[in-house]
Amino acid sequence: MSVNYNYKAIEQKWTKKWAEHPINKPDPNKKKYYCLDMFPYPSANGLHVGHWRGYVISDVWSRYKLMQGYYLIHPMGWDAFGLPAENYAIKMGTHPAATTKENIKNIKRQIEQIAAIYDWDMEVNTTDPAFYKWTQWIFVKMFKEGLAYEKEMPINWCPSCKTGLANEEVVNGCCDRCGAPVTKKNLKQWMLRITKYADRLLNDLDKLDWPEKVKKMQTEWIGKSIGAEVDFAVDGQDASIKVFTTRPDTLYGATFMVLAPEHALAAGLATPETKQAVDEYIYKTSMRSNVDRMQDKEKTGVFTGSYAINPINNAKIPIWLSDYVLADYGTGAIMCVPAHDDRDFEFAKKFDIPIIQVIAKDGVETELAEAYTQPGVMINSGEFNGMSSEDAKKKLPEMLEKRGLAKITVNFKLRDWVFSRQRYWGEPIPIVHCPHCGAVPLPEDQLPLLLPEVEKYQPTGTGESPLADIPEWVNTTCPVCGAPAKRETNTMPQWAGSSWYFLRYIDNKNDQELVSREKADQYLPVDMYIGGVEHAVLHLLYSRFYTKFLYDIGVIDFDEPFTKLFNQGMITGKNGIKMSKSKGNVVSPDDLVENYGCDSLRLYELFVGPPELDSEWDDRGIDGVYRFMCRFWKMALDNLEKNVPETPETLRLRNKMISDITQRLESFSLNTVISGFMEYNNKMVELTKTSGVDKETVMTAVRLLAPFAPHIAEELNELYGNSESVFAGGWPVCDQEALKEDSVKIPCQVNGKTRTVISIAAGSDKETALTAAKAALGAKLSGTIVKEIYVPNKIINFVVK
RNA sequence: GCCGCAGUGGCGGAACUGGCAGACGCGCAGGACUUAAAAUCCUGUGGUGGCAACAUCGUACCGGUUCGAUUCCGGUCUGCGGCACCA
Repeated sequence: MSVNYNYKAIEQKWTKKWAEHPINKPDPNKKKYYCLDMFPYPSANGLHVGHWRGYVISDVWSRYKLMQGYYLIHPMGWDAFGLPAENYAIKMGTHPAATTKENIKNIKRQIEQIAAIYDWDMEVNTTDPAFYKWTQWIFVKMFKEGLAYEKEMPINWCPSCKTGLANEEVVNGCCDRCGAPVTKKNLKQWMLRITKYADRLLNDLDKLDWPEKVKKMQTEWIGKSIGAEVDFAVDGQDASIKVFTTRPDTLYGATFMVLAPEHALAAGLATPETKQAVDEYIYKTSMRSNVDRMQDKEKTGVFTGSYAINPINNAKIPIWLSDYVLADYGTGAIMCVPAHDDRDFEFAKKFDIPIIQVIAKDGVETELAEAYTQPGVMINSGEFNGMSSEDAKKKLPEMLEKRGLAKITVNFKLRDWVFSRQRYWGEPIPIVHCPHCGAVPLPEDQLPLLLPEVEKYQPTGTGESPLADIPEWVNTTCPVCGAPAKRETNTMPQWAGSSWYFLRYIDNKNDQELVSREKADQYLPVDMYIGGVEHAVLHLLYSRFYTKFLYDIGVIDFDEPFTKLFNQGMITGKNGIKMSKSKGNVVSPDDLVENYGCDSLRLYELFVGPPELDSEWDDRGIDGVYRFMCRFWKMALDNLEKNVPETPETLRLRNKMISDITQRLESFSLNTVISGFMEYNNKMVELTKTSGVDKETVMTAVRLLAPFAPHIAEELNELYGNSESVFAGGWPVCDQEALKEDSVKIPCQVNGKTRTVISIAAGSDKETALTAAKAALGAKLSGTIVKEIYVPNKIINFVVK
């Protein structure tokens, strides 16, 4: 008998059945499991096979958890605000709201083809006023807690997107979105005080089950360093300059000081003789772009003409300006110890500044060809001579601190988050600027503040949002004093909604609260988060910050949003080239679903390579999994007809299969799960030709396959006479007893080379095994045996001379 | 420059704590079925030598530890990713 595997009919049938009888329902007796995908922004290009893979991975994991008896939370939504949606709408000459709606429709259709068990009742959309009401609410709360504040300062500006950017959005000096070089622009901005959470964001990484890579990226991004701030008086002026250093132990070796050209005191330090050169250098630096400055290898600088006094020994050291000192890190000024810092050494050599060694390997001063950056013994350091530099690192600042000359401090690379965008398609910032009361947040009962419908929403490029052009919207009254006032016209960045959306799914219709505390306690946090690594220091950092804030104000009772994180690799085109419309190498899942079926594509998405690595897509490989599906189908039907009893062989096969597949699935080795199915199917196909396979063993294979290929599994489950869904049947459990083998095959080696394989009783003692091996090897074992190695159930090796 | 990850047949990849390298699949070759083709099924498939059983080399490269190394250690090369004057 051979009935063809009609995937179309089967898949249609079960799509309908699942819609009528959901297989995942809330149940107070079940533990929850929250498996989350990074929600997509509804791009007009639709999904390609790479997006598909992420959703397949999370669906497989979800269905596995479902079969293990959890109540599953597996929602999906739309990250629909932001530049990509707006840029696309501008290009097409349409309104972002209209195109967004259109794109969501298309992508939702594509996502439904995956047959993932998303709970669409939980759907959220960041552009829905009922959703962004709460995005605004969080902002108001932050404002009231002093975490949102306004500041005028030079910020990263993308001239192409015509908007300010956060530090996290600048990659190698270019806009993360469009690749244009980023410039600086002085703008009054809304900022979020994420730096207040720097220590917690750093320390709490320890409790997360995340890839080390992502933790490391966040650690480096937060960039904590412990050191000291030391005051240097300016010689002959009533001023002092604070420097930050992580090497206070080298203080005696400071021979000059360098200020960032942007430093507030920079221009004032110039003498009549140096004024022209100093002004010129400051001006030149201000004109250079970040990219320029970063590519600079050769050090430049100018002497101000002024001197600073080293507080430890009253040495007079020259003050220079140089752009290798960053204005926005530390204090914007450094003390320079050329003997023990590579950059200072290079600078001192170039400008012929003295070099004083204060740490030496064995306490003996040597000629330095380069900076000595290792620890050692203090020299030329007054009372500290002879001390180890490690000790001096602690003692020296302590002594200075006592005298009021220094302060032990901590510095972070993390900067506060530039939170305003000069664009239309984002959440309006719910603030009113009143001439009497200043910046006033909208009362919570006036939220959401709706984004007005406008004709002209193109960015202006002037540093003002297009909303500034709508007087009837801008002009309002102050919520506090009632005087005429103006609305804030900037909008929030793309990341605002995505920083907390995962909290909203479980209570998405609540118009009283962001999320009810009861539901939050019951269903949160996220147990497994699946998505690409590209958000390591953006979305994943911002979400942690928001979660900690909402924890602090009592909205939720946990302070880390994502317990476990899995980063899936990218699917690329040929030669590892990223799929993109412009490269013309985008593979759409639509045709593949049509021609091979959803189940086959699901399997192939996983079979193509290890889920955590990038994989090149090759259409041809899908034939292989399709053939497997047909063979599996036929094998199952043949054995249904045969209806043979279980044998010791099939019993062991069944349990080995359960053990193997479960182990591989648990370790997220999904590509080898699929090859495992193929291996076991090949064995069952062979058995089918002879004694046959009992129904329980075939059904076990069907259950194991269910999370991967849900349609065919449901159909076979039904054909095998089960009236309940295969997902209600539970995950098969391995009987360890049945795994035990009576005999094992052991390779016999001579000098490490396998010469034959013997079959002996499992767990044989050494003598029995070696005797059997010697007999089997016969003449192949010649010479004097020097050593005999026997690893039970593994290997036998004779070393001969 | 610093820090990660990776390098295995024609290709994608497998090998759990060191124990038969190349599972599984693609592709290719030969065969069966067919008037023929497609589909399907069977057989073979790392290199070299041999009719063969078998031998020998082989996991980027050089060296080390070990009875035994794709796996551990040291060094080199290549590719990818992150950070990049952070004082």
